[in-house]
Amino acid sequence: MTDTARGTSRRYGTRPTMKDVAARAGVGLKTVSRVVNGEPGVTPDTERRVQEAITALGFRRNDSARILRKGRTASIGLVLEDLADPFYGPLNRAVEEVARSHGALLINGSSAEDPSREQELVLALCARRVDGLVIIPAADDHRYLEPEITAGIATVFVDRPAGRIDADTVLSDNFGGAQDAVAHLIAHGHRRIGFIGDQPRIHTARERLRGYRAAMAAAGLPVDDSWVALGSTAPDRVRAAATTMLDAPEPVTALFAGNNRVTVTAVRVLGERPRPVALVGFDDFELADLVRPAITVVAQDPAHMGRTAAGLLFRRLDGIEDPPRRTEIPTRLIARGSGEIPPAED
Amino acid sequence: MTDTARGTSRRYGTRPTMKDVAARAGVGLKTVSRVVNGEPGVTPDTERRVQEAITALGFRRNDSARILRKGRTASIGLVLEDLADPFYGPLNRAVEEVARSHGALLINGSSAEDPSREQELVLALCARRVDGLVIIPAADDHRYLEPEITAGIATVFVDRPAGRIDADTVLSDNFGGAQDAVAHLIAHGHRRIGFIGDQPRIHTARERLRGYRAAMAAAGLPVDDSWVALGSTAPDRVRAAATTMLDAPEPVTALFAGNNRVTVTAVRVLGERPRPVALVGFDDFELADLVRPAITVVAQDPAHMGRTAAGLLFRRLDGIEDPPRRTEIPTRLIARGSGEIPPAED
DNA sequence: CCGTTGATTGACAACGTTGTCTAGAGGCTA
DNA sequence: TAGCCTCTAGACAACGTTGTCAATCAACGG
Repeated sequence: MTDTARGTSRRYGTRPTMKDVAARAGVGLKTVSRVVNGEPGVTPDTERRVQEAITALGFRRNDSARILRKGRTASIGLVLEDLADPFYGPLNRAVEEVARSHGALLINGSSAEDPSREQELVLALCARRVDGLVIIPAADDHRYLEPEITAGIATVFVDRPAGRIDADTVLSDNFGGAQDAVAHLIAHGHRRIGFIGDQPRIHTARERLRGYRAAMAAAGLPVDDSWVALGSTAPDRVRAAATTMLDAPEPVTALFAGNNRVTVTAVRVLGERPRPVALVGFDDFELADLVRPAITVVAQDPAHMGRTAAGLLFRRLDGIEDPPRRTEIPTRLIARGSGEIPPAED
Repeated sequence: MTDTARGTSRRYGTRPTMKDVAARAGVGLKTVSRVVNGEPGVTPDTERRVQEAITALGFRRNDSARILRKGRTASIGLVLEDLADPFYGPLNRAVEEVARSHGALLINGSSAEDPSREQELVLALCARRVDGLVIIPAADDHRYLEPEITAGIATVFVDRPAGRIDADTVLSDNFGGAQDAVAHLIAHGHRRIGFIGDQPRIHTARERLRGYRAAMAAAGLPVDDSWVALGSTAPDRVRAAATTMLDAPEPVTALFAGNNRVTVTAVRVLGERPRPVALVGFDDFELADLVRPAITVVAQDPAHMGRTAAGLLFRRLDGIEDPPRRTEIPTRLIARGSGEIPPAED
């Protein structure tokens, strides 16, 4: 026991390697490798001896070395915008589920809506040689990814399209969903409808605005500039925008909220006002049905988006090389009441 | 160009290595390494040549090799129970934020409340040689982690304690929070209070039950067996439990919901009943203030828990070797109205 | 009894990086 | 000018694994 401590006892902070296991079991290195990986060509007796050594030493294969040797990491990266946003929970979960079913681990991080942080994170993942990436982009120029994609890292964009490169993309039907939402309000008698959305640099915000305008145009309704407010989704900003629209000389009689965060603030603002105002929100949220009035929404399906994206990714990893495709996941209007409030008489 | 394609052009699926960069720049391997890592001892001219070669080839350091060589992965693992549960969003985010500030990546996965899946996931992370682990345990025996901890993988448990091993732990004050919740109901005149909680094998469920009993005992109130229902948090089960308690000959006049999921279902059930019933929930949720009546809750602070856990973890990684410590994060009763409904007259 | 076959096993190189060590160039002092 | 020091640069081994290949051995057919 005085010679080499490894192979007999464990030192804190030092892990046994296959070499140690081999020494202890009195076999060759490659035999240990075979046992660890369940490869054939090992007699039951040898296998038992190796297994004993493994247990005795507390050996665990070092995947870093394995990855280096094999070239594949069996891990994929997920870059999203805010881990705390409820929209991403189911999406995250769906991606993880698919990854798991393919035996891959998920490495993730959030960009906090900051393009440079997105790039930093993505490149760190590439340096780790993840096999593929699912990205909810914060940036609008992804040419920095070109060398990585050329090098074989599969990449799928979700929720927003990639900027200046061609890649697989999974989006919600933002345009159609917004149209439905606004058409719903129009069908219930509204003529002056406000739209409060996210910053215009964000693709979804632009598409939803386009849907809003299309629905208004289809009904032959004019859109006053003061009815459209794009910008941060911070409560203050949303509150201010809503108040302005509702206190105008010719106030809007209904609001279309461009996303989750906006809807929640809108509900708060409307709850404080005496006169009921119709509201439809883009993106569903838990308890939307419990608020009074229950909130009518255009529901997205984040789990479906996640599954689709991860599916697309693993398709690529299996070597399928179609041209990049853009998938749109349909949205669904869920009428719960808040969209059916008729316009107040002037 | 007919000789070696590497070094001059890029082949799909093959990445340039430092060797290729060195060849192209006409320098030694180690010099490239120095430039890539910003080590001193390189003349500006040489550095420029190397940088040019790096850009031209689209080189990116292979972190797998680096990790193998250095022994540290600069990544930590986070194992939680359900990525889609809103409680874990802020926790996840907080852990990621701390990891990021330490230059580490976050690898995560969920156990789906399945002990064997937890173990599988944790060991996969150990094989990756993550530097540390933050675990929200699903299992109640963690001895399988002993060799890993001995080998130097720092480990912190969150939300629930580790089973049969001694390790750093960050918990909510489940007992105290539950006591506060029930005391609040008692203060508003309730004598018959039901408790609907999670499965008894889950530590938090047991602690909250203990708090419930303690508060009742402190007020000198008896607890009927039929007032306590522990089990799955699936809506059906919760609905059934609530209905039984409320339709009993001597019905409970208030409910204490053992977590988030239970509270939401309870709100639905109570909303369908003519006679108002008081309710306090453990764990806050978005929009709890918008439901009518607004829901009184005992709020946990998942972000605080995540920050604390990650902080503890990196403390260990910095080499501090105190005995394991157990930290309790206080809870806060947020009275919003639903807990102040007085008991109905019989 | 010998050559052949098949199964088991291990020696060795390689994956791409970094730490160590040494070589060489150039400048300084005595 | 010899001797020394500093600075830059590269050769080489090592990290722990897996793929390739060759060696050994028992069994078997002729």
